[in-house]
Amino acid sequence: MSSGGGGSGGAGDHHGVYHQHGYGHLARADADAGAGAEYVFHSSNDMESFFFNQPASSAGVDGSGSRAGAADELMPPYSSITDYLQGFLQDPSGLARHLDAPCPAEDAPIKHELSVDVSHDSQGTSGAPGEGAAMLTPNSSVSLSSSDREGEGGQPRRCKKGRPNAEDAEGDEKEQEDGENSTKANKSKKKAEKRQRQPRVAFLTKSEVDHLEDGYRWRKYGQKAVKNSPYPRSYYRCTTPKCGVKKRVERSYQDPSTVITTYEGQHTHHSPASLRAGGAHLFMPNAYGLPPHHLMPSSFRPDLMSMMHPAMGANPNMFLPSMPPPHMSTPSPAPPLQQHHFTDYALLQDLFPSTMPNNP
DNA sequence: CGCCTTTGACCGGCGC
DNA sequence: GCGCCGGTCAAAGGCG
Repeated sequence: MSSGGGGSGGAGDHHGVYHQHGYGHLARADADAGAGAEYVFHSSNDMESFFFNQPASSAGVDGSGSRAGAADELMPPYSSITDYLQGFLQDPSGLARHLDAPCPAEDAPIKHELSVDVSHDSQGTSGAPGEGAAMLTPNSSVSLSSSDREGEGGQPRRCKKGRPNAEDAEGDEKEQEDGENSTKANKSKKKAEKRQRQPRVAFLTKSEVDHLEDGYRWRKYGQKAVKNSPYPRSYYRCTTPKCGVKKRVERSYQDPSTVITTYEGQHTHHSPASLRAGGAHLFMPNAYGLPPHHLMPSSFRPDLMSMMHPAMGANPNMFLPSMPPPHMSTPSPAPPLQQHHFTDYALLQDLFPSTMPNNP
């Protein structure tokens, strides 16, 4: 069973990252846009993060996990939310472009939130289409965040005892070092190298389920208790050979209803779900786009998107799960809801010209 | 039988 | 140098 992380809750957040983060400055906050259009942007050296606020939706997706079903009926431009993120991972500047997007006036009750925190490292060049994805349930809220250097250890920390295989894919760099040894020179070199990490994207998802279906198959390879948190953190690796994508799932201890899923790396293959849904054409590698219906609430509101950049210094690897985003704390009445479904492609393209593929 | 989770040990980085 | 901590390994067990 298990599909996911098992019953126990997910994982807690890890203080290590958390306390080091902080909301930086707001570059912009158009509360007056009437509609609660908010773009809160924070920037830091290594990462960018921003929030997408989404209204409650009626998504016609069956949140239960029946991802196959949903995927089968929809033909989104991206097979998964991470596909969507792929673009950011490859070109974070895209986030900035979002800031210029016009904000529709109407607003909606912010119920779903999607925050994204993106940054990437020198290595995110894989160019592979596909990406980890998070299957959202209709009523869940999501946030993403990514960083290029995971502050603490995200991954290639190189502690592997040695294991040939799939990981090699991502481990090529590790290979070089493992070579041996260990001279100090090498050490410093390693240090430099270890800094280069795969792009990471973290989602904050309101969900009771810890391990969200995202269309890819994952194998849990570890679980650790998180300090200062009653919830453990689970480590997953994509089961596809040669695909070194990993993800961590943990539950925020401050907001147990929030699950933090951090994806690391880029899939070198298409998600099984997307293939089922229609094939590779669903992917639009190298282009930005919005998450597909089955991954996002049907009433996605680009206009509610807000961006933020935690001015986190040393640990940009994660979005602060437990801290309420700026826009969330601002007491503002929920404006009338204007539904912008993903199917409103023209609108999306209009709003995010640089991120939307030409046509679905 | 194959795939996946569980779990304790191990490793390396980092701060004190 | 030491201890803490995050991340990973790998054996064992469970499940379909």
